[in-house]
Parts: sequence; structure tokens; C-alpha cells
Amino acid sequence: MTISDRIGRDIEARIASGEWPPGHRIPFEHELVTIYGCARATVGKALTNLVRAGLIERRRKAGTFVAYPHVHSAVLDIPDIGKAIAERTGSYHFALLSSRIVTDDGRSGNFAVGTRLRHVTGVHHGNNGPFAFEDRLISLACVPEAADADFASRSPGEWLLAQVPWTQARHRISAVGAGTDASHHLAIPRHTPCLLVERWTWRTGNAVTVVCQAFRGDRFDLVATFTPEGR
Amino acid sequence: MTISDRIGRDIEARIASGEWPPGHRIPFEHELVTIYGCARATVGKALTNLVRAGLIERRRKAGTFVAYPHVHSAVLDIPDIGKAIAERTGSYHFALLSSRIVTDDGRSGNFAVGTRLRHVTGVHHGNNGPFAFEDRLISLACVPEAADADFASRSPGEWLLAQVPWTQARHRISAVGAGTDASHHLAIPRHTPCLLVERWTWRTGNAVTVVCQAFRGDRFDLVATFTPEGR
DNA sequence: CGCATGATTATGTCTAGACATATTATCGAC
DNA sequence: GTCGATAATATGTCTAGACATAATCATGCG
Repeated sequence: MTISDRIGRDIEARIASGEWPPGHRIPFEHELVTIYGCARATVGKALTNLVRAGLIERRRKAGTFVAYPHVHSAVLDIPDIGKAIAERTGSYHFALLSSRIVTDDGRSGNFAVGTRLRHVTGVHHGNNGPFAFEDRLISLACVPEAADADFASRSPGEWLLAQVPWTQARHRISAVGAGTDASHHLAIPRHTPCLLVERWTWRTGNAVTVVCQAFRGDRFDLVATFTPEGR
Repeated sequence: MTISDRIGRDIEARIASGEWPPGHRIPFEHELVTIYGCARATVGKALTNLVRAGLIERRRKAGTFVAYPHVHSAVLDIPDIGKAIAERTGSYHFALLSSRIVTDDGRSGNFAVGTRLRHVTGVHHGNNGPFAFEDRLISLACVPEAADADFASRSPGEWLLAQVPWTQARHRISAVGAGTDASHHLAIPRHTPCLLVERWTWRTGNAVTVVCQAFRGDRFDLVATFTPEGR
């Protein structure tokens, strides 16, 4: 346990216990320096971690204050589907349904018009049947190798994850009734609740891939565990 | 733009462009010190940020390497529902349906048996009707003030967010068909797809509250935007 | 009183160096 | 050749101090 860890833990404990409520000014850095007998940089490091964790706010000249909680911010891990299913159910495979090269006509709204795209659909299977239906577009301008990739043995998600360093992603999570395709390929009645995960991925400003995954509502849920960072 | 910011940005650009692929050893810290003409602590700060963002790995004696991407990790902001709805639709209010004090009989599975709880149900309304149905348990052992709080004017979520410093939370997101209560209070047919968000909140190891919120699938979705941290 | 101005002060970033620690490579003994 | 001690080296943390920056407060002028 380093000195800055200890300082951070001590402050966090006082905040969590309510001893230092939101808005309370915590000791100045130079006071903490005296208390802990360390350098200011060490105190600063501890405080920087707490800022990142959203527990405190620092204002020049004014001091450092316990933050007012504002949003529930959680780290959501969306792992590679194959891996996640394999770990949960013990078996996994991806079944490719269709694959063709198309040209963006502007309707996707995410790639430049005229961009060549690989359009792939498929189904993720666990050991008790189909699990998720996937519809994906991959930009061949951004990832030319995707034109020849064999998605029969390896799911596009897994392949891309290993292939392309992405820098930004956006997720949209919603609940919908199963449509024609999803109900057919997942072997469920139409309008059965499904968890829809749409993900847009960029690499330094260029759209890499857009994927829409429909999960069987009765067999899948997302879990996001929040533990403030810096500890 | 600070020096450490610039160093981090430069390294990130090389990783994102593919010039430095996963596994590649990036220059030693003392080399970066020479390149940028700064102190090692400044280089170290930049690298620490990149580690936090999951872009690199540092190994003593061996050096610093571009990390292999592993999971899609996103920062999911689950804001106060009232605020989110108010911002989107322009109006919001919470309608309290029921409120009573109960004793945990062990079935909740989250509080100690015998804990006194405040059990609250209610509906969140936007400007075009009911939006979400909420069922919540609050530990009076952990938050005694909740016994007398007036949830008619202020939603329990908002009240708790302002009242209790929480240290840990866990979310479970799934898709379900509307049950009896939800379909009735949200004025939708049974089995309509709903986004179910369950949240458990702790404060230094003690369970604070458990809430189950059912959102109309056609009127709500979660958006998680990922931007690597430290920048 | 209202407002601009300058002094004060706490944080933000940085330097140059020290020591600790983990890991690898090397070399000698068996 | 294998094993274990030793040396080398890159990162991890820290110190003591410097200067920059932003916010606030007191002051004094119109």
C-alpha cells in the first residue's frame, strides 16, 4: 500500500461514512502534506485519483470539496459475445447466414456515400440453441482485409477485435419485440422481448463497423458493475 | 495542451493508426525523455493515463507495450431518470403509487434478515404519458432519514442521489415482457417489450437500496458512449 | 455604491534526482 | 545441461522545490 493509496483510502472512508458530506471542504493540500509527512506531489496524486473517481472536486484558490453525486456512471464491459457465451454455457459457435459486398447508398447514415461495405448476418449459438442474431456492416475503406476474412470459423466481432484498434464506440441499448429475421433465426415467436444492442465503432474519426445484435431476452442480460476507479 | 497530454496523444495516434500494433514495444521512458526533452515523471504521467485507458501495458525491466484489445469497455452513464426525461421531453413528474415500511424476510436476498425497509412503488411520467415503473426498497438501517422522506414531490432516486454517498453499484439490464403491474401503470398491453434496469447500491459494504425499473421499450433506450479516459 | 485592479492563495504542472522493486540475462557451480 | 546466485535494467513511487494559472478578496477610484 503506497502513501498516496493510503491518503486516498482515508479520504474516501470519511466521504463514504458521511463524516465529510457533499460540499464539505477537505483539508488543503499543504495541510495533508503536514498530516502525512509527505511531498505535495504525493497528496496531489491521491486527489487526482479521487477526482477521476468522481468523489471530489478541486477548485483553484478555493480548495478541494466533496463532490455532489450527479449521475450513476458505471463501467459497462461488453465482452466479445463468443467468449461471454462460451464462459457461461460452455460451448459456442457462430453460424454465418449471409455475406455480400454492398455500396453505401446513404441509408446507413454512418459511412460516406459510395463506401464499399461488407454486409454480414449470422447467429450466435450457445449450448442450448441460438442466442443472438447479428447484422453487421464493415467499412472496406477502413478495413480492406475484411473483404477476404473467413467469418465461418471466426465471428466478425472476434475477428475485428483482434484486427482493428478502435478508438471510440457508442452503444445504444433498447428493448424491442423480435422482428421477422430475429424471430426466425432465434426460433422464438414474433414480438418476443429482445435486448437490442447497437454498436458504432470508430478509429480516429473513421467509421469502422456498425452492428446490430438482438439477444433473446430470456437468455441474456448485461451486467455493469461499478467500482469507483483509482483503487 | 500540457506536455504529458501531447505525449499521450502522439502515442495514441500511432496505436490507432496501426503503426504500433498490439504487442509492439514502444520507446523506453528514458528515450521518450530524450525525444520530448522533459522529465521522466512527465512521461510517466502520460503512460499512466494510457494504461488506465487500456491502450498499453507496462512491465518492469521489459518495457512498455501496446495492449491487446480484450473487451469493449464503455462508460455507461445512467443519469437520474427525472433529469434525463425532463431534458428529452421537456416535462417530468413522479407519481407515488404506494409506500410502506416492511421487514426483510430474506426473500429480497440483499439485506440482512430483519432489516427494516421502506418499500416504494411509483411511475415516472414524461410529457407524453407514463414512462417507467419503479419498485424500490430502501434500507432504513443504512438511511434512517428515508422513513420520513416525502417522495410525492421528489422521486426516491433523486432524493437518495442527493442524500447518500454510495460507493458501489451493480446494474443488470435485460429485456422482458411487461408484467401485470408494469402493463397496468404504463398503459401498455401485457408482454410489450420493456427494458428492465435493476440496480443494487452499496455504501461501504452495506446495501443502501435495490431498485427495479421497467421502461417502455418504445420510448427509452440507454446510450453508452465510450471515449478512452485520460484525454 | 459599483466596478476595475492588484495582491493573495490554492491548485496544476513540471523538473531533476533518489531509492525501491520486479524481471530478465548472465555466469559459474554442480 | 540445469540450477541458483548475481548483475543489469526498466518501471514504480517518491521528494523538495519551482513556476504557471485561476479564482477570490480587499482595496481604492469614480
